[in-house]
Amino acid sequence: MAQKVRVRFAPSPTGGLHLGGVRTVLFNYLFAKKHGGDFIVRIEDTDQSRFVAGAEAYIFDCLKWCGLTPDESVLHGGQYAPYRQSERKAIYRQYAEQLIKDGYAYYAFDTPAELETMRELLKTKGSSSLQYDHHVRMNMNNSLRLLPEETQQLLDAATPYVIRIKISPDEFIPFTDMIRGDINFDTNAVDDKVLLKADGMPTYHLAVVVDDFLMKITHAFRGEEWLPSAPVHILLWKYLFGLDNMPEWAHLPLILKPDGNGKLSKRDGDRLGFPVYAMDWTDPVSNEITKGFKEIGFLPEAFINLLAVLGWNDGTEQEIFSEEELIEKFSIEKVHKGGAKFDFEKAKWFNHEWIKKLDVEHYAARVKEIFKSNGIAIADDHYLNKVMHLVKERCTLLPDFYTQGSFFFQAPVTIDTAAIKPKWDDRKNLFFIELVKAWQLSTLWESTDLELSFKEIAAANSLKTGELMLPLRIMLVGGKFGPGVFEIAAAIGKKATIARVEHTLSLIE
RNA sequence: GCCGCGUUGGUCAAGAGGUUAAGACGCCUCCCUUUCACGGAGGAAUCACGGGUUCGAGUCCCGUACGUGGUACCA
Repeated sequence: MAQKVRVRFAPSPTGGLHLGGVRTVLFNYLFAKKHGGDFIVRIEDTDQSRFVAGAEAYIFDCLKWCGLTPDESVLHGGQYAPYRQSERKAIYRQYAEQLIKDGYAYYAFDTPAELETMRELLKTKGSSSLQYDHHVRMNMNNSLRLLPEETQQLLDAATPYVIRIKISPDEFIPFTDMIRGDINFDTNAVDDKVLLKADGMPTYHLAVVVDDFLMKITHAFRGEEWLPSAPVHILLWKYLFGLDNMPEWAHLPLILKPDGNGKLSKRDGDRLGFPVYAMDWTDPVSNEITKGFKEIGFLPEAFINLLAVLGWNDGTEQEIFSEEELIEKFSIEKVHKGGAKFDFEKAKWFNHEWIKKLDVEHYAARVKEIFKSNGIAIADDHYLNKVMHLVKERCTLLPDFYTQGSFFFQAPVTIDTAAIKPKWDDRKNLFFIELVKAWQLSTLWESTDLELSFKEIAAANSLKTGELMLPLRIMLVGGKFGPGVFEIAAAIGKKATIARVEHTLSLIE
């Protein structure tokens, strides 16, 4: 690659940032970083009717959380600013006019009602296509059919118009996709797409080509849903800037619903009980909150990891990748062609793996917040670190630190005495009374000391330790879970241990 | 309807003409642990179908089916 690699993610600020969107960012980012290139974020806000307040800032928040920092964007600046298409409005018109001058585009004055009539007519005629194309354009109200003076008159009278690309029939548009190989499109199937809208804004088709050229984009990655309109973009490149300057294309596979069919959508997440957006998204109109991966307790490392391997695989058995490893190993050619169904169970497994190896110091603050929201204020950071080490391998989501570790900070609220009672008897009761006495006097409070004295007393009473450990556990943690009992006793200390044993003893009486 | 793209266990997937068709998630059994988890061992389960090409096809070609995307003055 002779030129410096430059890629872009070009979202529309219309709502929450979807899994698929983040993956598109990720693949762009990985490719750029691998090749020492730049990653640009361009805001494609050309549809004013779909603009949603706050969506743009939200997108950048998500990127920040994921650790995918743009080199250039509305937020990060750059020499190709502005990076918001609405602010580039004036730029696009000249290219549209240029196309008209060169005979590749034309003015169209058709009203929405007229377009509707055309489609109705096509439908009744049983036409296979309802498109505005070479079959119908000479029957429409446009500068191709009108006399030049008539067109000028309409223009002078400020008649609303759009500019459409003029697609010639019977041509083939070949191009190479980095993932899919050679693809050939028949122009007979492509319509005269609107390039410039009546409000003066460009459509995606014009804007993407113009901006990719102006911003010197070398590789353009986007979702597979764009494949059918690729010939329009290629034609635009040919007419405007030359095919030699066109970026290389890669159309990414879709992320599909886990069940049923179709693209994964926010609604599927709501329905099936898992997030689809990277972070919580609050709809500014309805105030409805849609849960995000961040908030339910995913680690960004895990989120990135699971997205990377959804539609990509390095050919080895490795599944856990750090961002550095992904940058090193990623290759666009190994991205799959087919869509992948999203599996939340596997997503959780990735998070579990990352939590097992998480840096306790780094996540202490977040975990502290989780405890706090559950009514436990943690003052001792050192103790928290210890607890996190003890329980992290049994946490799948960050809030599990609370469910798995709350008893380290406060006595269990509910105690599963039902699990003890059936096998309870006086001998066991006596054992625990004796144990409390012994521990009361003990000056040593390491888990090994506790285990030793526990076993000695059990042996002295001819009781099996196994039958006593479960009751002890339940006294200390409230249920049948958690790390080793003696480690727990050692951690919570003499006072709490004895208090909890005595409390449960009184409950069983 | 038309056009495009796709199709290896339930899911993610390795596989680039010759393999006993990897691995992971999930599920099941067992071991470890008298908790839960981790870890370990094992198990059930797959090349959509039909034709070719070839000595030989999951791999190449052609159909069919199915899926998916597009078919907007949305991106």
